[in-house]
Amino acid sequence: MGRGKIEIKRIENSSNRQVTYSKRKNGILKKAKEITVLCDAQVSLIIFAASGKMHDYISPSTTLIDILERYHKTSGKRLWDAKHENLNSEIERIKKENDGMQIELRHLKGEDINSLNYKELMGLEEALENGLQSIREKQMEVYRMFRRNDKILEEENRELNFILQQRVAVMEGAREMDDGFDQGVRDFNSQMPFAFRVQPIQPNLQERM
Amino acid sequence: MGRGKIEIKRIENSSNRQVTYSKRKNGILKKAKEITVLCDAQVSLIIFAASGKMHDYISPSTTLIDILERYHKTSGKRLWDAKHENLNSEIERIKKENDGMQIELRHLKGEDINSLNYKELMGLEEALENGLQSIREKQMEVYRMFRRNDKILEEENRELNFILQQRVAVMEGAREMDDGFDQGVRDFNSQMPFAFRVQPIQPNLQERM
DNA sequence: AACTATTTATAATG
DNA sequence: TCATTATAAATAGTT
Repeated sequence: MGRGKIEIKRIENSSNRQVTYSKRKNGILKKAKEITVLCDAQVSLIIFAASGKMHDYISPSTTLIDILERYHKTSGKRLWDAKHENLNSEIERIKKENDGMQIELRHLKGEDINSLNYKELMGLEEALENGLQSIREKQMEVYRMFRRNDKILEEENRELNFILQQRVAVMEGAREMDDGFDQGVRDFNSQMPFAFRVQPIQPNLQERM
Repeated sequence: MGRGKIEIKRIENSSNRQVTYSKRKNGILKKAKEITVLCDAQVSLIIFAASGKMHDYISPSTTLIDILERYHKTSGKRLWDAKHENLNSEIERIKKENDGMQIELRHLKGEDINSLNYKELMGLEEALENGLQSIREKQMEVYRMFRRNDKILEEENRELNFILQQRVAVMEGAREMDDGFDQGVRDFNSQMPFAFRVQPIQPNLQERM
């Protein structure tokens, strides 16, 4: 249907091919619409040009999903089902893992242990004892950290008290000839060695409490 | 394109409609094949007749799945994604649950506890102690069951020995006039009270060991 | 993008 | 349902 008959084979001339694509694409879309209306058919037509451009027509009485569902039922061919099944089996797998852990957790908490035999009970006991030991070691460690920190703070306190007393003594002596207390306090920090200034030591410690 | 022009509207005559469907279906399928070959296009065409009969054409250089994937990317329209997203979010949910339990398990086993604060350590300790107590109570229970069973068995043994001795004595006395030992042994069970016959007591017990 | 000669599709008919 | 055919529609090549 044109000035000359053409063979149905790839059109080598690129621009001819593109023009023909455009014309025929319109033609086929029109046909799809027509058969939909004329014959109560339901059509899903998706066309990709070599360029990647897409055109589609879905009969308005339906949806692509619906057509695909029917396609799937009718043809028996799998479409998205492969993915679907993968996800489902993954869910199964994880759920099993989950159940296993849940049971283990319960057992460790001493629940649902009626079905366990003596050997299993012994294993559990050992696991619990090990856990308890680790926990207590950790607690000990934290406790020691506290104590160490306390000591350091006490030491600091002592030093600060000492320096403060010194300052007070100096100020008492200087009160008669100077303009008072304020100046002295303002200078307090700048004259103190850095290590003794009041600031949190091991600042992360309290976050763990 | 026919003997007469027709309006594009539903063909009311059912058999005409069916005939037209058949003809146009063939026409559109042919067109789809042609554009595929002529223009390097990729076509997915699915047609459902009102009767439910399906016809389809997918360009041989591709698959329906591939086309749908590209359709999805290009159009942004969701297809099967809704279902997939549900499954995916379920997977996410379960995985999170999983991770939480995994951490709890590790903690109970005394692993990865560096990040815990003192309060959490105390909580863990308590949980472990409770678990340990339950386990030990259970062990005790099993132990008592053993002992009880042992006692019963011992008692039985004693009874059996007693009866056996009696039998032996009777047989010794009867040896002269009777035809021997065999008969006596064969009667052994039938003459013994049911409660003392040799059979497993608390038959489930050994399954638990 | 429009035109048109020609092919192709198909509506009506047998 | 099938084949035929007159005609509408599509489109290849052209401008």
